[in-house]
Amino acid sequence: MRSTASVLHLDLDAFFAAVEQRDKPSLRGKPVIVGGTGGRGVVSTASYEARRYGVGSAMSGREARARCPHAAFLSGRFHAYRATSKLVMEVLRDLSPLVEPLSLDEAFVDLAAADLPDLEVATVTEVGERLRARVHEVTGGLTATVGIASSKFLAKVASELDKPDGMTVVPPGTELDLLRPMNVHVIPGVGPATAERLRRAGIHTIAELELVTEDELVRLLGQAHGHGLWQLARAQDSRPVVAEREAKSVSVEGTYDSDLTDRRLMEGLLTRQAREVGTRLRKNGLSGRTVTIKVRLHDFTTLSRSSTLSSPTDEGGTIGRIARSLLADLDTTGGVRLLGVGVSGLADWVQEDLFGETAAEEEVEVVLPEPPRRTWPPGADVVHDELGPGWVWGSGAGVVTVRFETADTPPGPVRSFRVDDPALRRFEPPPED
DNA sequence: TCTGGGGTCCTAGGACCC
DNA sequence: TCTGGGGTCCTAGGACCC
Repeated sequence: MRSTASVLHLDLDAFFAAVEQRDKPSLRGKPVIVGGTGGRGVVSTASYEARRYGVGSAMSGREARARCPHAAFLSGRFHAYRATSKLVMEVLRDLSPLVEPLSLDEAFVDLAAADLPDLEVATVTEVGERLRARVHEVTGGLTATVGIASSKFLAKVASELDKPDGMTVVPPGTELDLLRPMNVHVIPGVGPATAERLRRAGIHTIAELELVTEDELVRLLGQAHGHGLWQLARAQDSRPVVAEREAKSVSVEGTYDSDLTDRRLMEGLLTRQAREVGTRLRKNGLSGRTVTIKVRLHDFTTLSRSSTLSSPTDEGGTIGRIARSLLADLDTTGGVRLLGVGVSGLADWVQEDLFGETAAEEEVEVVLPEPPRRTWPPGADVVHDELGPGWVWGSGAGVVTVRFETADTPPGPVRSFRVDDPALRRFEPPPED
């Protein structure tokens, strides 16, 4: 906690819905709901007109429709949201070089790093109002709510107080007066599970939380969470505003309108997701060592399986091969509603760029989860594509058919390629055994 | 047909090494 | 024959955030 109110938190009001209303005048003044369009979708953002009907974020589309059937339901235009977000972040960076985006519609700004005459309450209040006006201007009419206080925690709490299109400045020294009457759920990190544990311990307000010893909170919530909450209950928060935070993982997942039971289809979907993960890794110059799949069963139980390579990869083919072998270990007979693939353990460099071709070739070797040690049919041509090793199943008219096999799931999928398809990377003689 | 998608952080147990 | 700690890495699951 600082002695000045120099941390600013900005939150764009009903951001996705507001962008839609800005771009489509016929939606202005009407309930607009972004998300919740698919069979199993949930609401991403509801405009304030829709919130009056009790529609809120994370509500199922089904329920949102029941509550507000005349709303405009939109699936979302993320390019527009990203572009608008970028404009806002530029405005924030004009104010201070130290800007920490939390999502497309939220950021912290360190006013202590800004070029201001002082950090008095009157000064930062004026800065906040000017900022809100500027955001309104550059976004073509979107409104933002701002909180300014002596820490990230208080700034964020403050920005919740006067939504939408408002601002709250917490004068230094008054933090605990503001916090004490509040419910514990205003603390970031206190969700339903933590709130319930605290409730059972008779703790509802931050004033009550403040009376609990640190040891007791750690016993109740674990080391990290307990210690963190003990501090926040005292308005102790010295977390700095950090401009550049590196990605820790990249993932793609999808929920399907009806449960999947066909393993071949699941493998195909994982393969496609893995390719997408690889593309995004390469686009950001990243590669990672741990491949994780996520499987949500029909009854919503969620499983994950992961495998760590000896060196990082950014190749969709490698990621997909591992993803499929991880899936092979799971029982999915009851049906699967969600499948996902992710890569973590990221290194922010690309191995080929650093070590050249020799290292790249070596990487292909080590990256295989296990050496191809299958018994191919006598005389078969063995090929590699992004699915891994397979053997030529048939050919003719410039097309080869390949059957892919893995040790875990024989027989594998059959796919056709044009003979000049670069996806068929190399031909190898069959192994001797 | 209740319950998205993209993330972060934490915990606990086991393997392994010194 | 029985019994150590500490540290690190990996895996699986869970809470939480927007």
